[in-house]
Amino acid sequence: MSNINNTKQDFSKENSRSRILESALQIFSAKGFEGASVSDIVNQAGVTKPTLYYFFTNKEGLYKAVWQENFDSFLEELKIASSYKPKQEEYYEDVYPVLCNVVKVFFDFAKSNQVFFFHTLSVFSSPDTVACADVGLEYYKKLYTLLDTMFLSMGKAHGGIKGRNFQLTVSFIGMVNSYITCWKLKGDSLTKKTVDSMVRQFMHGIFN
Amino acid sequence: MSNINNTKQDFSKENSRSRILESALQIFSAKGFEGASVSDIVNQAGVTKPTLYYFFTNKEGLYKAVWQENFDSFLEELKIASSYKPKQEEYYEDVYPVLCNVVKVFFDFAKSNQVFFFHTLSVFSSPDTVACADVGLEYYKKLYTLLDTMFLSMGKAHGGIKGRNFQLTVSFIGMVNSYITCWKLKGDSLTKKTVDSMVRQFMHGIFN
DNA sequence: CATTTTATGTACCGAGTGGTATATAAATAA
DNA sequence: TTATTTATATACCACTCGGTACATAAAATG
Repeated sequence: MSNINNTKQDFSKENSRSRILESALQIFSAKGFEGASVSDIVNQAGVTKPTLYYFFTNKEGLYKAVWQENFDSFLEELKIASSYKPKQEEYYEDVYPVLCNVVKVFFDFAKSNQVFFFHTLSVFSSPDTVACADVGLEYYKKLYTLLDTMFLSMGKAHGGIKGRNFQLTVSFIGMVNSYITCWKLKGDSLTKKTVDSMVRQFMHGIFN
Repeated sequence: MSNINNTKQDFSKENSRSRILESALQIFSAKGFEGASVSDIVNQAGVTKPTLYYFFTNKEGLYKAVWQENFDSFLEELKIASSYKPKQEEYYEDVYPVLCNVVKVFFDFAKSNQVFFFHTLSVFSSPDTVACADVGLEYYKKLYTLLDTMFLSMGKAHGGIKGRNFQLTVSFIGMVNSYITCWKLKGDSLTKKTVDSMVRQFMHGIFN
């Protein structure tokens, strides 16, 4: 069937499903799982409830799908960025560039998925008594494991790091998230320079 | 009126009000503002809804009261701990002990108000489109201002810090919260030694 | 004592919630 | 063409939500 006007409107096969996912992403992120209503989501997507329940088993299923759709690619990029090959003789080829890569992936993710990113932060701090917090917590475990592995392999080359991988993982993630929060609050930029400044502070403290 | 059995049961004046506040603290923290239901709160408190609405204007008013009741004292202690008098000639009397004091106040607050503490973290990361997030955000502004003032006065004595107070505020808070999260996840201890280790990492980086 | 204020329970409300029974249109397969 | 699968709408359900009208008990006040 010919598509005469080439506007955004495209009623091809998977269209309802993806429009629902897009609305869900926005509304879940903005209002939280409990604050978001299924009716709002279907209205914004321009469909009706049975359509939503045809594609997703229930509200929780939709929420899970949103995480999968938006967080998996982030983890994938992080996996690549965090692979470490020791080159101790050259500072700028060892720990430093790997951390920069990782920070960059975080910054890019936060920039292109801003609302969802802060939703994930919020979920991560929630106790597991909050409805559906377990969904996000599952993904955060993966993220932690990834960076923990990275610091573990760094520890094999650097005595100062060895054995402290988990602590470093946690404080690293904490600092990155702080920088991103700072950017949100002040409208600061998240440039290459910011990446560098963050990694330096993480590695050498506040007096550098 | 004589109180024959000296159990916890105490139906004196302000008792209903404070029991409601206690239940509200627990349930809001555990389920979030939207996830918490007024019915649950009154049931746990052993009162009925009109009693709750007699003391608090509405759900939001109750939520505000919970923050005021539990966060104000934290800010008060932080104000004291964060006051800085430069003694540059002696490392252990300058920036270092002040940061330790501040971290200790954070740790103590997190330990004695665990569930609520993580609720505050969660709220802080939420977008302001989340119901009642503004309540918590108001308090976080105060917290930021407090530490920002501290780093500002530190900057007057230390060139390496000068002009970066906001960035340091944000990353400091981020790191403290990370350590506390780490403690929650792993059951790590939050001892005097942990305080010291955190401050050192913040000041001198990861290789210390 | 009488009156007012403070505090609390019964019983209920309208609105909105997540979710579905059912019918049917459109596309695909036979 | 017919049968079947896929996708969507109408209309509804039971239930929970935050909140309240009203009566009244208890305490303080005169």
